[in-house]
Amino acid sequence: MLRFYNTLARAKQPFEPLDPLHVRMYVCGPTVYDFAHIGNARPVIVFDVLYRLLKARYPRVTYARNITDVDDKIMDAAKASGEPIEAITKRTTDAYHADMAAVGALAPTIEPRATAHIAEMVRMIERLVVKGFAYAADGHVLFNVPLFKDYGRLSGRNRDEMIAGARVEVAPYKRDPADFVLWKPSTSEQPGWDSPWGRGRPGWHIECSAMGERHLGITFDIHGGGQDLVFPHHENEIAQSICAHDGAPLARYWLHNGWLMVEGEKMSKSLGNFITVRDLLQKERGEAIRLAMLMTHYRQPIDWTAAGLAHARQTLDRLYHALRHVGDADDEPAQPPAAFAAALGDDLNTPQALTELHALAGGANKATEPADRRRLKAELKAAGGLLGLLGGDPEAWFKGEAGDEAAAIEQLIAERTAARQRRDFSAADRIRDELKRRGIAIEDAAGRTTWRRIAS
RNA sequence: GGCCCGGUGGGAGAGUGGCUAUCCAGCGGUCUGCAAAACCGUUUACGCCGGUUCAAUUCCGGCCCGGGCCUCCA
Repeated sequence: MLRFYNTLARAKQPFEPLDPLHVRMYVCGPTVYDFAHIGNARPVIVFDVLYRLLKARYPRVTYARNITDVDDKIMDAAKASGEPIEAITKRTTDAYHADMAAVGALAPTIEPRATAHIAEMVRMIERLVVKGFAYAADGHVLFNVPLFKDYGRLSGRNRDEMIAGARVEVAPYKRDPADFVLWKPSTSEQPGWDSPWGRGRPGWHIECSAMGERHLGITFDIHGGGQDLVFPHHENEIAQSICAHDGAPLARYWLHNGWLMVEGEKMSKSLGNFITVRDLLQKERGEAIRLAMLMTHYRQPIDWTAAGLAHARQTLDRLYHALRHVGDADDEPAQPPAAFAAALGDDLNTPQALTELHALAGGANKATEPADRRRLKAELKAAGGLLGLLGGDPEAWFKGEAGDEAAAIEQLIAERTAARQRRDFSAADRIRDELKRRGIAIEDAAGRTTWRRIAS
């Protein structure tokens, strides 16, 4: 039994898919105008764990994550650099794919692009106009919020509060201050598509409604995204879709990941603490970045720090060490232990699941019976796999891409072993110090000497 | 101003109406030529003030502090 915290209910609820044979999930993806930053990676990693968990429990899972490739920020970037929009979105999308793969995220089942679904969006807007929920005004098409009685239910707001708190000037063509744009006009230089309301481009929210409908159906199981999207983006998606679908719900479970801070401060370009995944991958392996993200529960705010990342790397050292310790045990199929599965199934409690992973590692380090070693090895890999961790070869984790250097290291270790055998410990220690200078730590265990790279 | 979320031991971070996770660091051991790693043991908690209760870190109320959102930032 899986349980998730549903923002719509503000409570944990048992997960019951509409169709137990086919679970459907939608997660808001990136606007492709710049490299993904570490905050962008959080929902990707969190919902990747959810995807893996669902795939383990249900025969079929369709996971859609969109690419927003039409947006004013992209237009601004093109204007600033002179690079064509298509070049920016292509390049940024490719980088996004590479970076997310590097942190261990599986590709979603479908990755719909907004520009490939303009027709679906126009049709949905037309339906909203025909049903009377939307109106054209001054080249725009707007959704008339007061006509949707449940507006504000997801975010826990009411319309009066929102108007009272509004900081932004209300456009004169709006019938109601809360109305939002479905379609807006484009100038001849701006990207645009022909529509019944003239040449224009879609508002931000409509793409998710249209692409969700197209790929997942009228009502699907899970909709995910960052907490900051609850209002207005998801609220607006709900309004559009429900009104276009005669009252049918959009998604049954709404999951939102918490915000990310950097060294205690909000991440922003002006503060100079803006961290891209790409930069991070220069000095740290993707698996450690991924684990650092999963050490905090997904709904909690996370403070992204160098110390936290180092802790994650150290934890992987421990886990891979345990795996290496039982490395010679035969492979056998296994399920993750019940306590691990229960932790993950309880609203994706990854910190609790990691506790169970540590328990398995401790067990593996102590195990002597071949049957225990086989079981612990298999369980460690099965549990790690659900988190998208420990899929690598332990030797590769410790030694990295050693190449030619490995032979030289092995040679020095052999010399040291020989020195130790003739009890020339000062020579042995000299070699150990030399290796340490080169960033290599050695460990004498069970009559064999192994080595690993240490942080330089 | 409105709405929402959070404040747990030296650090990270779960969780629970009583039996006080886990990891890192520290301290003491075992092992080792010495280390390292591993293993064993161990010290330090639940923002403040009230209330409910036999019992509250956990429930309720108030306060303080931090963070987020308020029309296109994951």
